[in-house]
Amino acid sequence: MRSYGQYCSIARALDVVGDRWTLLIVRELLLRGPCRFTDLKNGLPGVATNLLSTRLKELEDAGLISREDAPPPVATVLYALTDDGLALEPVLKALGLWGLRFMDAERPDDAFQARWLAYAPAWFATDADPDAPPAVVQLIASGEEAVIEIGGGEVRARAGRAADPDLVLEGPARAVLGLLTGVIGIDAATGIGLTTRGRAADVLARLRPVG
Amino acid sequence: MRSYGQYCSIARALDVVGDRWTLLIVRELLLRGPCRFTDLKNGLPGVATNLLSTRLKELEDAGLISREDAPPPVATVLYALTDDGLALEPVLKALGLWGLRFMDAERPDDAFQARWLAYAPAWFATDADPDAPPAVVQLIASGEEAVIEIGGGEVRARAGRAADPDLVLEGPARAVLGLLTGVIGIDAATGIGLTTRGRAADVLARLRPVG
DNA sequence: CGGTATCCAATATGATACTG
DNA sequence: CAGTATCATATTGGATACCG
Repeated sequence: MRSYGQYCSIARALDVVGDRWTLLIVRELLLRGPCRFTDLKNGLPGVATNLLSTRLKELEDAGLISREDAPPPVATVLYALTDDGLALEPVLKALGLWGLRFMDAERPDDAFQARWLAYAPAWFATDADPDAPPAVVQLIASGEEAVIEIGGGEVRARAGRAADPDLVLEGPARAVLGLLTGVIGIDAATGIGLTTRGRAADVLARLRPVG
Repeated sequence: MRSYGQYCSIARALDVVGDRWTLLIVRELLLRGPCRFTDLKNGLPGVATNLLSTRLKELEDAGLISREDAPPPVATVLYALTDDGLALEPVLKALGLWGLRFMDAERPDDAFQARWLAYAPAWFATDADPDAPPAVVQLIASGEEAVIEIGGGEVRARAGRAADPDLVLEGPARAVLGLLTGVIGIDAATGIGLTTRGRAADVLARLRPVG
């Protein structure tokens, strides 16, 4: 990307991460941790391999990521965020929080991944009742599965299945994510296809959307 | 910009504001308030008029800005941020804070404006001694002038001159801004050309960089 | 002042093939 | 698997001219 040529920290930041795909690559590295080229490609549906390759070089030159030779079992290169790259987390959080307002439009051919299901509640909701015992919620949205644990004032999340969840939320991504991030209420979520198994009222009352 | 086609709030946000120039247009509207096409053009050195025009239409379609007919004295269209547009302020703050790390490279042909001098201390520094009487600091960097007032726990800023400042900081933008945002110390700033008039130690001790 | 219109250059996309 | 390479096409951006 050509530089904006402005001595302003916002313009400077955009000189580095304003290119198409760049911030989404950082998102993947942030959500996955160090990972391989193919992992990144899978997490970025639609990106061309040559473009991904170019961007990774640019990010390395800018000092945002590093290439590490993985130890024997993997025996390949892992891309990882440096400290400067990790420092973008607040930017992605702010952007993602702002972007929630556009999540009501779920288009039929949108890609969707368990990882994106997981980060939303972890980043955009908190535990309003830190002293209550931890609660585990299984999320199933548009076929993708994630687990959140609410407890100690925080919400933690990961992709996958829980053995014995206190609550299961299942339905279209728009319903599950909308409910968890506070964009819509339980009635509206149910109206667009959410189903619950377990003590929904108790657990959901603890979730407080940030902002 | 073509959509990323991902049901993820970060990708959705970038679908709307990920285009080149878009966030800088929002920056200008945020720093200036409602303003005219020409004002935006002046605040965005390097932007082509057709591109600015296109972006303004896109931003209007996305609901981030509105076009208002200004009252008689001005008699033209004013562009203003809507609530959705104003809500981008945390994004720009996060991006600008992150971008400070690239401000040590000041290129000779960079554009620089008083407004960009003003927002940095206001956004990225706080008053560490809220109970002390307010202090007024005149900034002069690379020929651009701004005033900051430190008091009540906050730092406020505007472009222009102060009648009777407690301190005058003058020098290259890199020195003045670096000092105010905590990137460099007073000795380093002096070393690259900063001059001070007034009680520098007292006033600067009150400035605490955020983050 | 507030834009449109036009043209050229640069970049992105997408497909596919190829290599160690 | 982890890319690099190449090519065709589409879209975008930049510069400039122009106009009500």
